[in-house]
Amino acid sequence: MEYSNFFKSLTDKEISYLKSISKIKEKKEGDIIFWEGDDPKYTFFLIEGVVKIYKTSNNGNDITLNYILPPSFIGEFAVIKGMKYPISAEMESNGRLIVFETKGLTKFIEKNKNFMREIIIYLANKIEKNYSYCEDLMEKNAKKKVAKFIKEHEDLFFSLKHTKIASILNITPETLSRTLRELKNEGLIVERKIVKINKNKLESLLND
Amino acid sequence: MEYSNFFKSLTDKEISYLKSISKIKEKKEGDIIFWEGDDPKYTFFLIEGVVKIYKTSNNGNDITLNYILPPSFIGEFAVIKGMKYPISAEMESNGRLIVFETKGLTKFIEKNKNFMREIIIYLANKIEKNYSYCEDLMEKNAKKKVAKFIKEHEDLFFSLKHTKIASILNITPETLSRTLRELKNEGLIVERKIVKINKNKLESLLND
DNA sequence: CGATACATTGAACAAATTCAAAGCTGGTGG
DNA sequence: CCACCAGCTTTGAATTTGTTCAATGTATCG
Repeated sequence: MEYSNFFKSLTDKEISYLKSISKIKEKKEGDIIFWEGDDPKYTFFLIEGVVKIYKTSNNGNDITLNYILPPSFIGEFAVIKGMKYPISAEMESNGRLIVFETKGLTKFIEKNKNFMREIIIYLANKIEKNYSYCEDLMEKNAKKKVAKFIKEHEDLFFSLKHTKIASILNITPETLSRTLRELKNEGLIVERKIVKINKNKLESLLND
Repeated sequence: MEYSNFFKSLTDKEISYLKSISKIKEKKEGDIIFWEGDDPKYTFFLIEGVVKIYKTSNNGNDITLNYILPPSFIGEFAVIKGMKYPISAEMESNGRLIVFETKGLTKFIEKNKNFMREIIIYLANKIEKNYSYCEDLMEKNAKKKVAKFIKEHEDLFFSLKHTKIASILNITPETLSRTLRELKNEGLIVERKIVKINKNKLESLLND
């Protein structure tokens, strides 16, 4: 809610300018934020929920390229480059966005050196996150892939549907299901009434 | 060679400052640019050749996270964040780098708004490239993966060794070899004395 | 002429996908 | 309150695809 939590280098006056060129919007699972090909007239900043970035291939299959967790801009690179979004973005869960008018935002960045610095660091962070996401993608072993996801995103593991998790991991729901069964059989995940996680065993699987 | 080709927003004076805090270095295939864990005392800018970004997993296997083509910084995000490099970088071919003293460079960026703007756009570009690289990673079908690589990097396809290409694509050399044979059999690649590419068929494979 | 590094091939194997079917679960309407 | 439907999840069997490992080819460079 509080813009100042996300944009730390800004003065009250600057924050209130940002508020004047933006709105907070509630979104539901499945809502589209933008489609591939849209003009970046608006710039989106995720403050709550999970967003999937994807491309639709020629045969109609969606390929998940990334998923975004708050706080984060969505598709900021297209905004900066002034190009149409080359990707689509969809809510994977309910959530909230700040929707900026791109024109006002870019004008603001242009004028404000502190904010430029903040943006540079923000972009560097994003690049780092993308590398670590790539690292996860490169893992071909489904068991490790799932274990990693649970370790890094315990909250999402419990809140997202299995189909969504599978899509994030680029595996089939069937594989996810079978993998979870294995993890349970091996005691990496304990299922009572409630599913629990055995962090030690998880850790040691990832360390071999 | 000419710094002004890479850093377009800068004046002659600024360029000569950059020259004063950097050196151009020749590199050979296999040379390490930095290791995971190194301090980013120097900042590297690739002007010729191909660089592989990778992590070494606990069991000793290298996982290629990205490959970098000139002109581009290498591991700039760690420099900006002031963290140790979380990845390693290695030359996949002979090439040339500009090696900056990080301190001088960051001081310069800090002072120069035009350059900050240039850096922001540069970082946005990098993020975009990383997405498209992810898209390639996501392709699980080796035939399409190789076809895409040939289409997008015809030059690299002819200049890099097959082991290097395989490592970039995260497949085994054996799979690459078999895949190329298939592509030849199917006429997507024509081999006379010289290997040629049938762009139409390549294109239509990617379009299904 | 080796020698060394790179490339290809074959066979066995491992792992995920596909497709079809069956199980669950939560919500709706009678 | 029960019956039924829709959406998700799980299971099984067959199949596909890439990997592994070992062996054989091939080329280039002293």
